Amino acid sequence: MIMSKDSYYDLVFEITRRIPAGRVSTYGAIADYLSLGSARMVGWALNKSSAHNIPAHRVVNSKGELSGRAQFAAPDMMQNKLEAEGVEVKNDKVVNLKKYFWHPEEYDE
DNA sequence: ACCATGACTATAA
DNA sequence: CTTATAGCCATGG
Repeated sequence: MIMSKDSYYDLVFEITRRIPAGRVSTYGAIADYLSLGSARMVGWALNKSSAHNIPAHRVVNSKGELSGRAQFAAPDMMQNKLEAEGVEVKNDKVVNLKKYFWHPEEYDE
């Protein structure tokens, strides 16, 4: 059976793909933008993103903490990728989140 | 339908 | 810092 009705998974993946390297967004911002009603949905969707090609490491929680780091292949992969893109991470959280924060409305390409 | 769980958020103590 | 409470809601047993 094919239930290919637009699932929110695809929407979350789509938005996450738009986050520019060197920038980060939050579960709450994405959930709000997509009117998902709950940031948990974003986290749940990203959890299933491993099979896709999604820069899920650019999504952090409202405090800038790397709450999803444990779900990657390596516990330090999330931080490594962010730092490689120029995002300063300290003690499992983004330093100066406001500076790197990206909102879906900023989509510009 | 009920219950537990979770890459969430906010507030309070 | 930690716990607790409350709201949130898809998913799986």
